[in-house]
Amino acid sequence: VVRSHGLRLSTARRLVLEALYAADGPRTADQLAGDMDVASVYRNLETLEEIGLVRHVHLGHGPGLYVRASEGDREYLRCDSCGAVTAVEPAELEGVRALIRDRFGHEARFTHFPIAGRCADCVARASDPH
Amino acid sequence: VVRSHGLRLSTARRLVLEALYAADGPRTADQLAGDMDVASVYRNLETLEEIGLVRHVHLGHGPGLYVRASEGDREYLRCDSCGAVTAVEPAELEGVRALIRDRFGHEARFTHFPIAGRCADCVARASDPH
DNA sequence: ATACTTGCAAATGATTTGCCAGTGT
DNA sequence: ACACTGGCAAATCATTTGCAAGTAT
Repeated sequence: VVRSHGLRLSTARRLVLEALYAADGPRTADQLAGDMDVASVYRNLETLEEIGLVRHVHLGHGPGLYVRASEGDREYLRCDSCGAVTAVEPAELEGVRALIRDRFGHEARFTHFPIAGRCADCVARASDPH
Repeated sequence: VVRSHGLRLSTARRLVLEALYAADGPRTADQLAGDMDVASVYRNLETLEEIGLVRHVHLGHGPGLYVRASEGDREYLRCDSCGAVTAVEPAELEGVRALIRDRFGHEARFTHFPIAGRCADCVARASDPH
């Protein structure tokens, strides 16, 4: 899957990939680094992103988060108040996508930037009598 | 509007505000700086954001973009292919918001992160016979 | 006069790049 | 062997912070 692009399956590369596939969610380059140099991690993530094995998301103001590209391009909802992140299958947003497509001709993707806003809990909390 | 928070209407502060209100769209801190120090610009933008006169958006991988908060909280659609940005009135996304609210209880806001994806032109271009 | 503000320089955090030694194939 | 890679240090970009001098009120 990797050598098909003239690339080597080096130790560092394998480690990054393994860490990413072992993770249950988005990870920062730092978290994936372990003992190896972050520069190498960034370099590898970039390479792996180019050959389509990895992608990254921006969920807030912090560092970028990396996820494996396989297993479906999950999309994200993020609460600006509590920071909670919900990952959903693309199918669950088909209706939303269709509405945006009809209205603006725009094919929406919430894989790179999340649907920001307030989650149910925080909305409730805000409108409750304190 | 400004002194009501114990703040002074200093020259720099006024200049930032003027530049922002003269602009027809989002601007980076650098662009707003003119001859003054960027640090001061960032400081002022932060202050102005706190008192609700300014807000900022992240439309891509570059620096943050600042806009005046008044005149409605416009929301953004952004094409990942050509970078085109479309600002729309919140009302235009009411249907989308309602759908997301019903499905996830999440009150969506596209004022800070845009609706990313592909604009109509780029979608057409991509599916056209080359 | 006093507290808020500024410019300037240095610090921080995230990510990138140059360079040369190391290693897959 | 040769080209792809890794570590390490330094560079870059965006943004923040410390500090002493400047200024609105």
